[in-house]
Amino acid sequence: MSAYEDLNHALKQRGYSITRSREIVFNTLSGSTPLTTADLIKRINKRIDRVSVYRTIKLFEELGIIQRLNFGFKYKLELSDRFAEHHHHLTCIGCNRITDINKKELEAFINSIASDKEFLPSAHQIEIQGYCKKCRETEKQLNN
Amino acid sequence: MSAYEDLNHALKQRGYSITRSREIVFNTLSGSTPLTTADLIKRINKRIDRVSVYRTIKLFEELGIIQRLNFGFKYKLELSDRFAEHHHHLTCIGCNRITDINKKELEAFINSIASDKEFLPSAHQIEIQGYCKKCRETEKQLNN
DNA sequence: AATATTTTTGCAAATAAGTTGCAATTTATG
DNA sequence: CATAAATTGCAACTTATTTGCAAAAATATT
Repeated sequence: MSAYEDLNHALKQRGYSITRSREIVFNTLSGSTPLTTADLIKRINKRIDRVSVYRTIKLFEELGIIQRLNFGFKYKLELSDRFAEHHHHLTCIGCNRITDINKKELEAFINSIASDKEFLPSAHQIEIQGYCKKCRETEKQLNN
Repeated sequence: MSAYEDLNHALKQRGYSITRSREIVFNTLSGSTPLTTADLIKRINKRIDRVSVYRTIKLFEELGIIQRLNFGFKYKLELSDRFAEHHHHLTCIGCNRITDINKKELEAFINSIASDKEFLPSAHQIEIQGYCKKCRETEKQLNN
């Protein structure tokens, strides 16, 4: 099944129509590197209304047709290392608790990227979401 | 030197005054996990004007007092794995070219996080910026 | 295929996030 | 403590996103 047929199927299966708007959004994303909403709207350039692009994004997300590289925020602020140390985070979806990613493991990863690609990293942003030990245990109990 | 004295020093050194606004922003960020602008404004809650918070953020960034966990975008959109594979990216600051992060290395990293913290990852966002081989070579030439 | 029904679209207007101009206030300096 | 320079708050603006509603398009029915 082609990606396009897949789209039709995904829409029909859940009772949604196949429309010009939806095809345009799909085709614009297809074969592109990830796009911001602004870029997507720019590329679609008046062929369909801005509002419909937003609505299509929302629908496609619900149907699992697209996914967001989702930071949920444009940026977060923190004091620089000189004033307090900079970390990357694990966020528990269960209890919203935030812990730091182990520095050694992170460094090993960044180094492996560097050597592999002959790429010299100068900055990185890493966020991981999941379930902490406590929440996994609670959930287990809930499911029994 | 305490973080607070450090702040005074960093400001004075570059000819900026020490003001109530700047102290409040600093203290609010100090000892907090990273905050979005909205959260920061909410916590400061009318003690100083929204606009001044924005201006202080801008100044602190220029002075290297704060740093952004900077995605530069709230989210980017891409087709789900069912329609096209989902990757994480290396962005070259020199030529803006985007390449994918090696999947094996990424998985190894995610697994190491999982075992270490007893944390079960369900999603992650990773972006790395730096210089590709070509741009490093070009830059070398430019510096000679 | 023509019409009825349901879904989707575009437009106008609302809300939210961030920026700019300017007069009033605060901070630094002699 | 008076003056000059820097900083703040307010109002107004821009940009991003959302919502209500009538018109248009897609689907189902005959």
